[in-house]
Formats: sequence, C-alpha cells, structure tokens
Amino acid sequence: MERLTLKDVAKLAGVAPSTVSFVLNGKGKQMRIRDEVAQKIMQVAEKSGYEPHRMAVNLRTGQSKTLGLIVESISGSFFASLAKTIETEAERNGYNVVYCSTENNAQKGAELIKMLGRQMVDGYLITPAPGMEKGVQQLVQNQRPLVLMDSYFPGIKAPYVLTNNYDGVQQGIRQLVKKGLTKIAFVTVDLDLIQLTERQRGYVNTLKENKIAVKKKYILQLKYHRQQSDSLRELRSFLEENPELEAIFFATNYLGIIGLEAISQLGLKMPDDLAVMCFDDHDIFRLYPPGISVIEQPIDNIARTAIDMLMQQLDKGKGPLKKFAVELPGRMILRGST
Amino acid sequence: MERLTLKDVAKLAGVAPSTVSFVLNGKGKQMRIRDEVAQKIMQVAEKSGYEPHRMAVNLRTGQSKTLGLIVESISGSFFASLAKTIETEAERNGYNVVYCSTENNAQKGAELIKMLGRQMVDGYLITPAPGMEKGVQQLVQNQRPLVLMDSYFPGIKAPYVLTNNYDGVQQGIRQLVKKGLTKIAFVTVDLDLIQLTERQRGYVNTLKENKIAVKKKYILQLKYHRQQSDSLRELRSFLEENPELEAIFFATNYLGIIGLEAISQLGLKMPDDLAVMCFDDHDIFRLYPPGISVIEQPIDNIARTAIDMLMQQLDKGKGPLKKFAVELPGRMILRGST
DNA sequence: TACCTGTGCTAAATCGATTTTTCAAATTAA
DNA sequence: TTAATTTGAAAAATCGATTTAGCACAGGTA
Repeated sequence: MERLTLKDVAKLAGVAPSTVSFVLNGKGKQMRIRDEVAQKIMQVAEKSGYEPHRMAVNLRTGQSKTLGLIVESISGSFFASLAKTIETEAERNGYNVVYCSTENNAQKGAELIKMLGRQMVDGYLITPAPGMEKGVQQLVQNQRPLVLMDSYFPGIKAPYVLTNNYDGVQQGIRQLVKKGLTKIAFVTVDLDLIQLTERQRGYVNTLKENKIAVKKKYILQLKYHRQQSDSLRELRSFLEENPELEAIFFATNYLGIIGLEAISQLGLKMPDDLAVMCFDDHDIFRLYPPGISVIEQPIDNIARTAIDMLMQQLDKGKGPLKKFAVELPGRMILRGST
Repeated sequence: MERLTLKDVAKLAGVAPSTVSFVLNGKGKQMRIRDEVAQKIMQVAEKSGYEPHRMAVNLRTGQSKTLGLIVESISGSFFASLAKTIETEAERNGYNVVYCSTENNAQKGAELIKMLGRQMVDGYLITPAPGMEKGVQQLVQNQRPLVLMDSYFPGIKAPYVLTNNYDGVQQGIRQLVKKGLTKIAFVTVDLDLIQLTERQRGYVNTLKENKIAVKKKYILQLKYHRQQSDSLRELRSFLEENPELEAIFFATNYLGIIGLEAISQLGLKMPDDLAVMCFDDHDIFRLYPPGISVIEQPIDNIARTAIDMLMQQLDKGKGPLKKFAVELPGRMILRGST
C-alpha cells in the first residue's frame, strides 16, 4: 500500500515523468504530446488511482491552496454560520480552509497571523478583533491577499465586507419608534470596533431623526473583560434603575442573550413590559418565547463576497480589486418581542 | 521581503546548510557540531527571523503535522464545543487541525476521507455518521492513525471514545422515576447509530428495572431525512395523542429543541404538565425557561482523550494503544423542566 | 548534399528542507 | 613514523512534483 508517485505512473505508461505531469495538468496540447499518448496516460493515472502529493506540488508551485480563516471564537454563532459557506465556496475554487480562533485573546491574534504565515496559507479571511491591527497592517504591507469580514480597522487599507451596521440599527429603532416607543435603551460593549460604534451611531441618529432626546443614561456599555455573571448583574441594575424604559436594543447577540436572562430574572414580560430587539440573529432568539426580534446579518452573502474578493486577489492577472469595501444590508426579522 | 531559506541562514553563518539543519533540529551534539558554531547558527537564525518552509519539511519528512477532524455539521453545537479543545490540544502537540463536515450528506463522508488522504493528514478524528463505514474501514485496513468520537461502528475495529450513553439515560430516567413519574416517553430518530440504540436501551432497561411497563407507543422515532417542520408536526400529534404523558426524554439536543417548540405550541407548562429531559446539553436549554434538564456529555474530556489516543498512535515507537475503547460518564444537570 | 524547422518527447534543474555519505584534518594507536 | 581512528563539517542524495532546456528525428528548403 505504498503511495503511487508520478514516476510510477510514468513507468506504467512507458513515458517520462514530465510527460505525465504535462498531460495531467492539461498542458498536453501546449507541449505537443500526441493524443494517443495523452489518452494512455490519462487511462493509467485513472485506473491506478494516482493522486499527486500535495506537499510536493505546494513546494514546487509555491501555492498551498489553503486559506486561513481567523475568527474570534470558533464556538460562536457567527463562526458557525460563516464557516460552512466559506468552506464550500473555497472548495469550489479549489482551496481548503484552516480555521483559527483568537478566543478573545488579544495577543493571540498577532501570533496567529504569523503562525498562518509559517504554514503558508495563500490568503487570509479575518474578522478583526482588538490586538490584530499590527498583524493586519503587516499583511497589507507585504501585499498578502486578505479580506476582512464583519469589521475593519480605520486607517488600514485592507479590503473588507460587512453588514451595514448603521442602516441595520436604523431599521430596528425606526420600527420601535413606529410602535410608539420612545424610551429606548441601547446596550453595547466597551470594545473599540468599528461595527459597534456604527451601531451606536445608528441608534443615536435615528432617535434624533425622530426628535427623541438621546439620554446618556439609556446607553449601557458593558465591560468586555468581565465574567458573564457580572455583566448580568450590571444589566439587571440598569433595568431596575430605569423602570420607565419601554424598549431595549442590544448591539450584539451575546449581549442579547445575557439580556434575556436579566429580563427573565426581573420577571419582565416581552413585549408589554419591555420591547426587545437585538443585532445579529441567534438560534435562541427564534425559540425563546415570545421570539426575539433581530437585525439579521447576511452572513452567507458576506462569506461569498469575501471569498470572491479573495479569489480576485489570488488571480494575479486580474489587477486590483473592483470593489474594495462592501457593505451589505441587514434584514429585520420581527418576532414577538416587539 | 523574500522568504529566508535555510541556505540563506547557512550563508549568513558561514557554514553549510546541513549544519544549520542539524543545529536547528537539536541534532547538533549528535552530529558533533562545535558549541561555538552551534551558538553562532542559533543566533543568526534567531535574529534573521528564519522560519522553516513547512511544505519542504513536510515533503522531506513525510509528516504534515496536521490532523483531520470530520464532524457531521460544522455549525452544530457538538462541533462548537469540540473544536476548541481539539485545536488547543493538537497545538500543544505541535499539530494543527483541518475541519470538515459531512453536512448530513452520507456520500460526502466517504469523499472527505479520500480528500483528507490526498491532503496528507497524519491522523483522523471522526464522528461516525451513516455512509462512512467503508471509508473508516479502509483507514483501519491501511493502519492509518484514527480515533472515532461520539459513536463507533460495531464490527469495525477502530479506537473510539464516547459518552456512556446507556448510563447517561439511566441517570435521567431514574431521576424522573424518583419524582414519581411513570408515563415517560422517549423520542429518538431513525438513524442506525450505536449511541442512539444505546440510549434507547438505557430508557427501556431503566423502566424495566423500576417495574414500569415499556409501552411501544411511548417511543417516537422521528425520520431523520425530513423537514424540521414535519418533525415538529409529528411530535405535536404524538403529544396530543398521548395526553396522559408525564415526562418526555429526548435522545438528542436537536430533537429536544424541536420538542420545546412543540411543547410551547401546545401550551404545555414544564414541568407540571410535562417534565422534560434531554441528552446532550445546548445553550438554549440553559436559557429557555424554566431551564431544561439534560445529560451533559463530557465533550472536553472526549476531545482530550481522543487527541491522546491519536498521539499514541502517531508515536510510532509506543506500540499498540493501551486503551482501545473509552467510555466517559455523562453528567446530569437538573434544571426547571423536571 | 547540407541546412533549417517543427514535432514529440526526455533529461535535468528546481522548490527548501532533511539525512546519508564523504572527506580533510587532528588525534590516537601501533 | 605510519596506520587507524576520531572529529567537525561539507557535499550530495532525497522527498515528489513542475518547468525549462535539450535532443533526436522527420520533413521541407536552398
């Protein structure tokens, strides 16, 4: 059960290794190999079950045909939705994917990028997190194929594709306002990421647009580096201190889930005591009674677009990217909570 | 920004490439390289930031230092819990991991195994699903390092590690019985997988052990290849047709989640109208009021054990596996639903 | 007849490492 | 003093492919 090599196939077909290589790589015509010989080679390769040795090909061609996908958490729902599409799309293009997660460890982000470099991935798909600026910056400088997803670093000229966060929140807040609600809280987290500031901007401006005063005390910024139980407690206090609140908008599904727990613990009924809306859908929001309204991110579309943009960069001939920054609209899904 | 090669380092240090290789691979003593020279080489390598070319190393050594992890669904909760541990444990051993999912496509399972073979993974971690028998059989025959997780194929002599399914269900049913419940339903799915039959065996035997009659009509076997909405409907009918039921045990979390929807639609209150317990925990079960009691699988432990067993196989010298089949106990988590 | 030209393929170089072999110089043994 | 051994490192082979250069041979041309 020894591995079959190109040489073996050549011997079986009675030709030189190079001839086999030409034929199997579709360069038979170009190298003026007779159809007769080409046929024979194809046949032998087929029936012997020959598979080229990936590492050898990689070494010679300098291409690993592998993409690196870096996400924050491999067990998060964003990754779960993303990975499948990324994988199938990559495969369609003849690439496979290695996944890495920073697991909320700022330092690890930088290491990962080096790690992937050492492993020779041909391109990077990255969801930016704090601490990865330098690494990303370096990739850009070295002109490595790269697409950021879900966020980007202002000031670093890397292609990105993400949800139109501002517009998404606007859709949501407008809906709440349309229902006659004006006392609307916004819960976010103290991370310096563009998608969060955009979401907050959406909240603030949409309130203004509707002539609703923006109260600072209605904006709760939870600490990211905290036990979940602490955040839960803080959220509960926030709700208790502002009993007049009619609605609450969570900037991420992670926050929304904590929110559900807090709301449940306080015995509040949705939507009558409190209307709830959340950015980014999650299985739980579909099931949790009475169903939580959300702004759904077009994750599938993000994945496909990202792969497209990456493939464009990998096709050396194609020149610079047509679209550098892509923003895709989110979709509001209304459920019982509003 | 050209890649630094071993040769470059050799030139910089004023020695031959082979010498550099020996030193950097810790074979300096063995090859009697003078400490002085070794020091110099180390220094040059360090400060030049040299990183060996993975593909070249792989080609020469025949080891890719990569493991293949095949799961049913990359967006499932089982994978989510598994992946992180697998990845960190693998990394600790100097391996990285490529993930693949069969996405419930029986045929794809077989292809995947070939695909990974072509990519030259050094070992396989597989959660068996229908349709993969042949592929796994082949790996065993070719003596490829392999560990099955979560299930196994009776008749195929491959190492595996999984939850003690029988015992887990037993814990759960005993708890229900202790609460004085006797009319207990068991919902499973029509897949021919050992973990499901084991769970069912646990249900049947534990009832018998408590002198409770096992009624066939209390066992519902849903069709796997069905729309979720169809399963939901069937489950609803089942509950309506057996209104006397006091408790229901779901064999998988996937089933349990559908169950929650059915129970909610019928307006049943847990645990008074119906006590609910489910095999395999899930985020939703923690949050969904009043909290769903579950038998939690020791996924972390499964992952660690699996990697251990795989590493043992990869250490050629070590001989055959000490433990071939490992069963780890599940843990019952009681919540409001019972 | 001698000289190109095109055809059809083979030989050899290459990718970047590891590993085996070789070899001069220093040391020891006879 | 000469042969045998040890030391320290370089040279060369190798992994399995791709790719460039080269080489017979047939046919056409001057």
